[in-house]
Amino acid sequence: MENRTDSLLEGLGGVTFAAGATEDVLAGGRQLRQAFREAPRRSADRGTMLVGAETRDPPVFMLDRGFAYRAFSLPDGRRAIVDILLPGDVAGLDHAILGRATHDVIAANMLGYRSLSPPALRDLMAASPSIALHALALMAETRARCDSHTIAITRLDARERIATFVLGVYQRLRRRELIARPTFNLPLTQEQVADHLGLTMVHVSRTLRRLREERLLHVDRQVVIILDLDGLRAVAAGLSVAPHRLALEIG
Amino acid sequence: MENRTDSLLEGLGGVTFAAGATEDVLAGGRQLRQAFREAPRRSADRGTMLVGAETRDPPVFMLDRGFAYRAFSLPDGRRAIVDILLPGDVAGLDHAILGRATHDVIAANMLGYRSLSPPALRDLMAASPSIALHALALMAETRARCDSHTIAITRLDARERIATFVLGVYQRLRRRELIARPTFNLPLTQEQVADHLGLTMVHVSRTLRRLREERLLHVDRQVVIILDLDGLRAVAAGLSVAPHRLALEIG
DNA sequence: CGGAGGCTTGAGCGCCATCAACGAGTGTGG
DNA sequence: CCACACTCGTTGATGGCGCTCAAGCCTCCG
Repeated sequence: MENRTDSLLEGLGGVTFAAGATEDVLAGGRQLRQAFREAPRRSADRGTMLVGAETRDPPVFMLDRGFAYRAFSLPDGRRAIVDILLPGDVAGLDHAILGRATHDVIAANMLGYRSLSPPALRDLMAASPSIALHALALMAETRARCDSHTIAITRLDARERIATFVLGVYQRLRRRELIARPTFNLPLTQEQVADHLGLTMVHVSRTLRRLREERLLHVDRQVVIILDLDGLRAVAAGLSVAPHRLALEIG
Repeated sequence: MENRTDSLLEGLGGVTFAAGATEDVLAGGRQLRQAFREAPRRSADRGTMLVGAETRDPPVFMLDRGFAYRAFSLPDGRRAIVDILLPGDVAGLDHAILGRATHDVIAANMLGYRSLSPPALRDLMAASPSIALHALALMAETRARCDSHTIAITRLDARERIATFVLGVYQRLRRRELIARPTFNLPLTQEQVADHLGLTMVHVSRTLRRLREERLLHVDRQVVIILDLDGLRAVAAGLSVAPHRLALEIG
């Protein structure tokens, strides 16, 4: 379990950076991870709200076990899940700057994490430009992911959205070497998936059935089995983050 | 025109930061703006692609006149406009880190801007922690905006999306003191608005007509007139960025 | 004047939401 | 051990929001 923790803490696995920035970003990542490791490890049960939308000076998290998600609830009860956080993700860097959370952060299942206070993080960044650069890289990565998700719900239909979503989680888990085969645990209810993809639970259920009948994807409870990776990629309409990220540029 | 440029270059107007970070962020903003001012001013015609999705080492922009947008086209021709950039916005900070653009950046009308190369920007950040902090603040602001937009297209219907969108642009322009009254120029075609909001041009047209009949909003060509600000806010279902941002916290 | 780009309007349909009922799995307490 | 409650998922019936197709209008401009 310890080596697994080590590898997943790499973060940003598989992402490439600008020529000339790579070494700094990676060095900053090591330093940032080290700082997190010195913080006490906490855990949270499924459904726990780590940060509420109105929390003052919320901390910065690094997950090392379990899934979480960023969510926002409308006054009338509708809810949107903006982003899914996986083991190894750093969440809430924006908190350290803005001093407030714009959304809830909620544990999707049993969670293990460490956190730093905003002033601690700012001190780290002030002391080490590499850490600041890594923080920027983390934010850039998050934003790229959110952009892709925005594209998906702007222009893809339900089937394409689900295919894209599943592939996205799959590839993130794979890059961190948390899984090796096209099967993984997805600790989200269909209602949560619906809130993420802008659908209803009923329609998620139907669409999953359809994908199963097409022999593309099998989802039973929280177990996802990708039956036809290429087929699923074809459905994802070019939004699956293809393997063109592999070439690591060193400046 | 010069004083207008000065005020709009403030950037981040009206946004508050974490206690203890505010002064640094603002100082960094001044330094960053100064660096941009030393770059030559360029201009681009409507429709010009400033950055293509495959551009290597794309520059970082600061707009000082005109609108632009970040867009992504799917292989089959569908298109999503992920974000709208206004005068004063800094675009492409992520480029400086990732070394590539994930989307196109396109001028919506006659554009005036300045740009910095990724290495130049990284040098600035390395030399001044305040600039790095400001860069983080800019990215945090952009991400917060994208999150709101994601929520909108995840859970709002067409009428609510348009109300939210118009209010969002209105408030960004107001915070930068580019406008003083609830009327402004929106240099986007209805097709571009549709691509931003996940609708079709036809339905945007119909929904605008409806909002006009309801005496909430008048849009003619590129002129937007908000007829009933409170009414429009009510339609926006709590997603309008309310004035709770006004209290500036100084640490 | 003709063409192009952008907007409007109508008719018809389809994807997805809504409503509703039921089934399966799990935990709890009697 | 079973009744019960509860959450989560499945399936069917129905309807509506928004898409598609299509035609026509307006404005700008060469």
